[in-house]
Amino acid sequence: MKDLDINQVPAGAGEEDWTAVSMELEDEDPINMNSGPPRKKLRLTKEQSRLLEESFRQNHTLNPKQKEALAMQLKLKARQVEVWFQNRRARSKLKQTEMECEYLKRWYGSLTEQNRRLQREVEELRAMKVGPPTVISPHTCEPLLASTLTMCPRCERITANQDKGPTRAATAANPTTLSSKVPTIHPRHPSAAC
DNA sequence: CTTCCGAAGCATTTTACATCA
DNA sequence: AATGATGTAAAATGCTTCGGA
Repeated sequence: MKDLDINQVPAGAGEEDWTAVSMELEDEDPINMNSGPPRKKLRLTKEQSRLLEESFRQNHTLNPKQKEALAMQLKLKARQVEVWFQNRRARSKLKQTEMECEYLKRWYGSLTEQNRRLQREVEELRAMKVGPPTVISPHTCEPLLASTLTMCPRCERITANQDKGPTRAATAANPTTLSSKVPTIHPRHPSAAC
């Protein structure tokens, strides 16, 4: 039933009223063979669908000339071709959205799993007996007790300012304080330049 | 620069039909 | 075989955007 060309327009039939054409075909239509109301909605034939799909693959939108030509070729109204392309674009977009949704679901799943692993790792590390925190000296490459480190004067000033909560006026009055300084290496953040 | 208008596309909804339990 | 539920695709409707007058 699916594959029947129930809307096949006979050669020479006008396209002004496809519903009427459809009604004329009642005798050809197994559904309406005996009685019942005429078909009110077009079903595209396999060949029409194939051509439309082919055209859609080449271009997702049609200019008026292309639309007219395609309609003529398919023995459909330009409006019907237009509607078909509209619906086809919508289906295409829906499919794309569904694929993106699946991708995001998988990504979410893998992130959740990664998060679980990291949480476990944190728990394991916390459970371990560890000594006081140490850092690796950038100069000697030896571990240093963090408590023995001192802060460089600039970092100290920054920290102090953060504690005080710098006013907008102070910041505005001296906007180049940080950026104009020559970069220095510090034991507590050896890889970073202040 | 602003306003108006028509064309085109898109989102949403309705409708007709097909299929399946 | 009949029927209701459901899915799908064609078509209708209303809104937005854009370009030209």
